[in-house]
Amino acid sequence: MRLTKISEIRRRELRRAAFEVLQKEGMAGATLEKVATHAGASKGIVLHYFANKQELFEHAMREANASLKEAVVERLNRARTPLERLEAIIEANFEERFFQPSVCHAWLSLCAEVPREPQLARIQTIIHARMRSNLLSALTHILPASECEDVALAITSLIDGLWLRLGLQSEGLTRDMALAQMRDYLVHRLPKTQT
Amino acid sequence: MRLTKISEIRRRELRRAAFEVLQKEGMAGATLEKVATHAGASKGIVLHYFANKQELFEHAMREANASLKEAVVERLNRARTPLERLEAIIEANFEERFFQPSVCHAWLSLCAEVPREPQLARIQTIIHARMRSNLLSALTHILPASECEDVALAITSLIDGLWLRLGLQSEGLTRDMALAQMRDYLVHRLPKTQT
Amino acid sequence: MRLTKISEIRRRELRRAAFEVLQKEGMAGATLEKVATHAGASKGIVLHYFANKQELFEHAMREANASLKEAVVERLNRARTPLERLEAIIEANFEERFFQPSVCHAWLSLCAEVPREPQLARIQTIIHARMRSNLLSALTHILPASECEDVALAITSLIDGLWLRLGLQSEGLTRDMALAQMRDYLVHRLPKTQT
Amino acid sequence: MRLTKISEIRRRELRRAAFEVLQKEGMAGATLEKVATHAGASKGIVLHYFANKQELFEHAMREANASLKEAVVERLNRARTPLERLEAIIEANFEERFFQPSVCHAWLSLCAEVPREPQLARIQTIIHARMRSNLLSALTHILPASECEDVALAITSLIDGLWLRLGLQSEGLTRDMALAQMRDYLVHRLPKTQT
DNA sequence: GATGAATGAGGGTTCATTCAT
DNA sequence: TATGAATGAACCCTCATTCAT
Repeated sequence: MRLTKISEIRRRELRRAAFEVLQKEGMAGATLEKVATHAGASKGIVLHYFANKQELFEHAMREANASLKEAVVERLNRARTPLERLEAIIEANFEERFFQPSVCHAWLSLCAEVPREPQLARIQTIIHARMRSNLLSALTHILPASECEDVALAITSLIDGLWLRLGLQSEGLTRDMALAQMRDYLVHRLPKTQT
Repeated sequence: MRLTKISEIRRRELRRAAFEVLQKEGMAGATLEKVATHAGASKGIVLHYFANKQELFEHAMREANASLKEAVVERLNRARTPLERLEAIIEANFEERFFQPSVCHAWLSLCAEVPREPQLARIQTIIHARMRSNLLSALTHILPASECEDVALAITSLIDGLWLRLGLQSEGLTRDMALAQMRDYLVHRLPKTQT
Repeated sequence: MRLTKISEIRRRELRRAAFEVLQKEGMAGATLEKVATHAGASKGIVLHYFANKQELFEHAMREANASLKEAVVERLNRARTPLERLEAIIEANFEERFFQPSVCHAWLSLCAEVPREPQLARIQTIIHARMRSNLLSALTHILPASECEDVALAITSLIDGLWLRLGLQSEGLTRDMALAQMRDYLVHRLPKTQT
Repeated sequence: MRLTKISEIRRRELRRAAFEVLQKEGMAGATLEKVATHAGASKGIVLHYFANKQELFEHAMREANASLKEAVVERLNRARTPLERLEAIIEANFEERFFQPSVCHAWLSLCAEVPREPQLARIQTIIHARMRSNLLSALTHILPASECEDVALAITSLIDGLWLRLGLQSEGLTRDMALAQMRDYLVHRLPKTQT
């Protein structure tokens, strides 16, 4: 997907700058001026492309989500078995470029606004729905139908919980530990013959 | 523990008001004025008792944590077996008065500040250390030593993940579902004879 | 020196407004809002041009100093003999537009902040250094080298003391009286043939 | 003069504390709380003894003035000739305990308020009147009547100017230099036979 | 007399947002 | 398209002052 129009390039720059500023400054500290500076633009231009601050950060969240989605899709495309697809989903969620304290800080800041920003809530809903759908499409071939929903939710929650841990205590939780946790869960939860 | 001194009573009122305002307004929206009004006091008095806004919310977090701790302790005191202690810890974390979307929203707002507020980070560390210590003291009698740490982290993460889910999508995740998730995890992860 | 850029014009307006408000209100009373109103602008714009209050008043002091400097330079350019240069310096310091109680009040307010504002202290140092240098370049031709420094300091102190008197008791000290004092000093201190 | 009543002792403590806080903090920074703390008292007590902040600092100025007055009187009592009395007045004004940058800073802060505080203005008037009267009573025996007023004003202004210099540039002006300046002035201004 | 709780006004400062250029 | 001037609202915080104990 080429971004031919200059305006679309500018918008992407700003979305990314917004997300990056969020990593260090949090929502309150992420002023339009800082975002503009970070993107090498002037303050006024930000509101030229986005109606207001909340729209900017809505798009920042969308972009971060799209990035994650891409990673998942790419890995899913290479997966052959249901189990591989499960692993693809999980590993995509812990890719090194994503599973960073600073990235988690930005997500935390966005999630903290979800209760008061319907747009952000909507994005969250979409993210969760996709995750569930992806997981179910794999689990369906591994577990009895009655258990799929539960396990899908467990996997999602475990991923989220590990991410949260990374955000709250940067030191002490490595990517490998997180992945080991996920595998440990699957080993005990999925039928023995599977793993 | 009686709070005899009037100042201590006032401080508690304000801590609680702060936490409650946080539930609806988020960190940025939780104005000192709103907190004061919510506590039936004047704006000035808040800073008479707390040096500044961040100290107020630091104490609000401490209080919320103390409240959770109490619930855990109380249930632990009634537990007889290691497994009961495990369940005590888990159930305390999902007590109805705590496991509410609004409460979760407040926690989310506080957690989102952790990366930039060393005091909040410290409290988070304490919370996590206590949770781990509590879980280990029960798991030790149930699992081989080599697995305890991992399972303790999994339980913590699962709890956190379920909480996060509640915060992000209020509808669709009941307390019972959450507890069922936890039990499902234990059933599959702990030795069969235990459960 | 033309101020072509609009921002530079605005800054000058604000500097001057600051100095004028200072005359009536003193440092504590010289609110940013009053300064803005006096300049016919909004409070926000003041901090758009000056990082903070103290920077504004630092520039106000600089401007007032520049104004005095100009007056001195102009008179010095017309002076032919060393004695005339001496008189030029002195008379510039007592020009009617400067030697006003209100102007002195503003200076007093600024000077009172010098001990706690390094920037203002720096400006004071510059002012004094220039005054000394100007005086010495004239006195050198009138007095033995060993006496020049002392007399320069005496003249400076006498000028300052008379200004202070004007500021503390507006009535009772006219410009003419002040100039007479200065002349009386010179008559008695400089060699007889000079005057 | 004994201060028998406890209340009078307390008032004096507070006056002095006020003056001392003024030395470091300036008028705006000299809050009632700091003054109270400096005097080892509680905030409330300050306004128990003084109607309001300005009254407190008015009394602080009075006290500082009284202290100077005492020094002058003491030296005058030991003076035998008119010239000695002149020297007594001058030397009292440069006594080591007074001629300190910090003391000067406090005076500067008070003087900066004079234009807006009639009470302080009144004290200033009294100070000046006494100084003039003291000087005249000595000069009268040394100079022709027509010159006395002028010389008295010159001496006063020179003293004030040297004090101001001390306040604005602490380093570089010693007590000895200041006294030398005063003597230099007298040597050149008074009849030769006198000195 | 003494304390410190409580108030409320006001200040500096920050920022999203608007607008003219 | 892009800039940055300008506004105004709101916030945190400070403090003099009042009052109950």
